[in-house]
Amino acid sequence: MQPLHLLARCSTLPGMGGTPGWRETKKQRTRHALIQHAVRLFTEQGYEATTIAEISTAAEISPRTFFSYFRTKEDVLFFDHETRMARALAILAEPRPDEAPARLLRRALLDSVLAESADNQLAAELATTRTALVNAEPALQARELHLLFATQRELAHALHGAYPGLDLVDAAAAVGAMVGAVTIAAATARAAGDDEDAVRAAARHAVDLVLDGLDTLGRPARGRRR
Amino acid sequence: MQPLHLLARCSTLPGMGGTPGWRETKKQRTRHALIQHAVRLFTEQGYEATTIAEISTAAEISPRTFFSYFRTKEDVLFFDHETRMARALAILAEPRPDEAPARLLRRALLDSVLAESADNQLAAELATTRTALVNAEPALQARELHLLFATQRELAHALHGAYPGLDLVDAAAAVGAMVGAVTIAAATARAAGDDEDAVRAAARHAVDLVLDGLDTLGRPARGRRR
DNA sequence: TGCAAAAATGCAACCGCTGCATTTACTCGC
DNA sequence: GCGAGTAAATGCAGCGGTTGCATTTTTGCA
Repeated sequence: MQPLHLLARCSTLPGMGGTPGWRETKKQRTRHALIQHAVRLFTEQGYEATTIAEISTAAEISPRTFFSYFRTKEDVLFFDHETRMARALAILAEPRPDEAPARLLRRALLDSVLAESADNQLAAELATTRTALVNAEPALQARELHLLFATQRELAHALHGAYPGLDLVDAAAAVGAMVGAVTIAAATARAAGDDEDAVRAAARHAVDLVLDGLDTLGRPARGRRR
Repeated sequence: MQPLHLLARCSTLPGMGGTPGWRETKKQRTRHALIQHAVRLFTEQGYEATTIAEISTAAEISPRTFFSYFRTKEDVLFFDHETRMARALAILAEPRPDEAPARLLRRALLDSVLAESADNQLAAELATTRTALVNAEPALQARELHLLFATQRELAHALHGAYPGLDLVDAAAAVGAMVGAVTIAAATARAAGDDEDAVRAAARHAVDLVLDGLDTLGRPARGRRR
């Protein structure tokens, strides 16, 4: 059997000669169960203390089968990563008329990273829980940062694709700057005890800071937004 | 025995009632040997294919003792992380008169991250080799990104300490922006086939881009530096 | 030289992860 | 409805990183 994580959710789409019906819904069901039981066990007894065997038996599958759904134990928590990245890439693919690169980038970030995932019910439910877990566990943090890194390289290419006149490395620098600012600002705000609303505000503020240029930092600041 | 990586290099400093002489030099010797043999084996036969047993026997110690020198197999390659971070923090601790926050930050980054480690001979020798290894191995990339993340939070606090009027979260955003821009720009340049000099140039350019503000990207650009 | 602390070692075990072979479940054409 | 073929689930055995514990060796110092 070739692992499911390669097929992703292609098979849920109608059309395309793949096997439609019952098989897929069952797969989605167990996938769903794996995620929920994993998150529950992680929060109950800690990430490291929870074994794959426990998660699997809770979801009523064999431990071996776990690895048909997720490549690693960490990946269970990042199930919606591809979806979110796809949304950001989609936004980058359609710049508005006369929209400057940095503005498009800002819009893509705010819409995908910061927006509540209204369509994905599962992601919305587990959002805060997952944030807490990732923050607490170094291994999960490292995994998230690595995913984010790969994402940024893709975003850079997408931005370069939308503005062919924009140098690829410049696009990469822009993406890195904005994502980096948001990431560290949010983490710092969170560590300072801010609630999630304040964290989001800090992230938005960080984006605008990068747009204006850091040189404006120590100074009276010309027309700061919001 | 309490693990050595907690004591770090404190014991090499003179003074402080610790045991001075022969013991420490021997420890440094084996540590050195571990690093060099690890890098050699990694490049010869790949990171994953190299076992801790191989590294240990090459350095003439027991496999068990490896973990007294490094917490994980990955950490062997990041032996100079603390040194470099310390240098950046030291620079941030001493701003020049009338130096704006972003300028100090720029100086700290260029001096610590981009500067050749002239003092540390071992690090200079292995720099390029290590870069190649980290780029090739996802696990190493993740570890490096995590170290970098933790570093940025410390840098943010240092910057805030140097400019008490500067909001901590703003400082964090600034650090994240610059480090993020440098990281992704350098990675992209490297992936495009640039040599190390071009990569460094791209990194410096990224820093200046962030200083000016990303809003200047699509435009004719007022007075770009260098 | 002898003693106490530090370091190195050996041993056993846990767990994440993988490859391979086998069995079970499903889909589709007839 | 049934049989063939494919996808999925499973069992098993093993590797390797990592840790805790007990033991032995080495080192610094009185």
